[in-house]
Amino acid sequence: MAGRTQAERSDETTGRLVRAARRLFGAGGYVPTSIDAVAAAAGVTKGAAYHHFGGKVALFRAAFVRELEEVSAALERAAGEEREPMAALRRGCRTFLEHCLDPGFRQIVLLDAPSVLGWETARAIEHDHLLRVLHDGLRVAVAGGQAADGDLPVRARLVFGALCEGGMLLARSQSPAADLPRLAAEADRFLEALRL
Amino acid sequence: MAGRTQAERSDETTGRLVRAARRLFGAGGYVPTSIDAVAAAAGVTKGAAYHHFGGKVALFRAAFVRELEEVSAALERAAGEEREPMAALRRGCRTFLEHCLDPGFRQIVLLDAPSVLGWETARAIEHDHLLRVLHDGLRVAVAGGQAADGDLPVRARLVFGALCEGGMLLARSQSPAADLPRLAAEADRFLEALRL
DNA sequence: CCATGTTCCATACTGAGAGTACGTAACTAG
DNA sequence: CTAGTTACGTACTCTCAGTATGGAACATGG
Repeated sequence: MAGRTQAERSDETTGRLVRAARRLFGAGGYVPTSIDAVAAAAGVTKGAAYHHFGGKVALFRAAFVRELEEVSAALERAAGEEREPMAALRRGCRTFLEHCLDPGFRQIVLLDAPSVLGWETARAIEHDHLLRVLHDGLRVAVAGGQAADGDLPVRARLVFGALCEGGMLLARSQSPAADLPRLAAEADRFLEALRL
Repeated sequence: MAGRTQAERSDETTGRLVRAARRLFGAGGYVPTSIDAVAAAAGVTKGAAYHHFGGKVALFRAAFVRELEEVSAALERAAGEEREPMAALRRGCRTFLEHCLDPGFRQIVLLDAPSVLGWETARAIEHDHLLRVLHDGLRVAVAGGQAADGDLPVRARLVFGALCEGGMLLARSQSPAADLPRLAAEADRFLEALRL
């Protein structure tokens, strides 16, 4: 492992740490998962973790951001396949619900993030990823005359809250695949409320 | 303090502990608040806390339940003042949002409970208090022919999720009193989606 | 009212884990 | 090649959840 540049060493180590953090925090939750365990899973020691990250919270935050980047990309991809703004919204919501089937995503993003990072911080980060996608979708729908005008930031948050709860509900189901349509139907009903 | 019965001693101590837990957990969050601190604030020691409660989680749970009991009573009181089912629903939602102005309620019920107790457990407890009130309200509206039929448990959860997010949003505002009407207006728009 | 058992609670301890101090190895700049 | 910087491991400290144990307050059968 000689002859690597410092940047390469750092990227390698931080990458391994964040991947391990996503796995362990996602599987076991924030509190029961120790820094030592994450470091060991990444093949390094606590010293490396504390060198690259400020502490346990900062490591969790990095894992949280990675989760958001992935789901946001998936949402934009799915919504981009629809022509109609309202259809894109529905499609995005459905994709989000499907994404909630991943236990790691639920644990990190829906369950622990607000408590660990604080609600303000968690939502501020999400504002750059998840919420931005949703907000853009609503704006397009309003601009296209398909949705009623109103307080879009507030509306986006309410929809987001409903979706998060729906995602948790879906995950709890014995047959998520069977319940997804029913859930999506109720969600669509609320989206219909926005139609002009 | 002599001459008291055992039940009186226990009630006194558990009452003091739960009150202290609500104050400290509500102000500082679950993790940074130590059992010793709660016990000290209650005027007892850790031993008393561990005698009456299984552990830190159980103590938090007791505080959580107290919060729910209070808000549920407030909701039923407010909703009971309205004759029309849909008006009662709107009234209940607004009351819930107002309740979210209490930082302790937000911290314990909205922020920490799902993470500390687990989502399933938290919602199961809420099912006996908060969610029950909301669910009943929806059922009455549907039975009275004022709201569309559908999957009521799912619908109640979606509304609940939206309300929680709205409550946090409201609390973050600089002038909550001014923002409450705007938030309530967006919430009402979604409730309108249920009208036949 | 006395003896014995039970409930309640304080004090002293143990263990786990977050965070820190410091030493050393790997890279970089001159 | 050397001085300096960055990356990381090791060995601590310190806080805190949980446990063990003893004793005080109360209960109960005689």
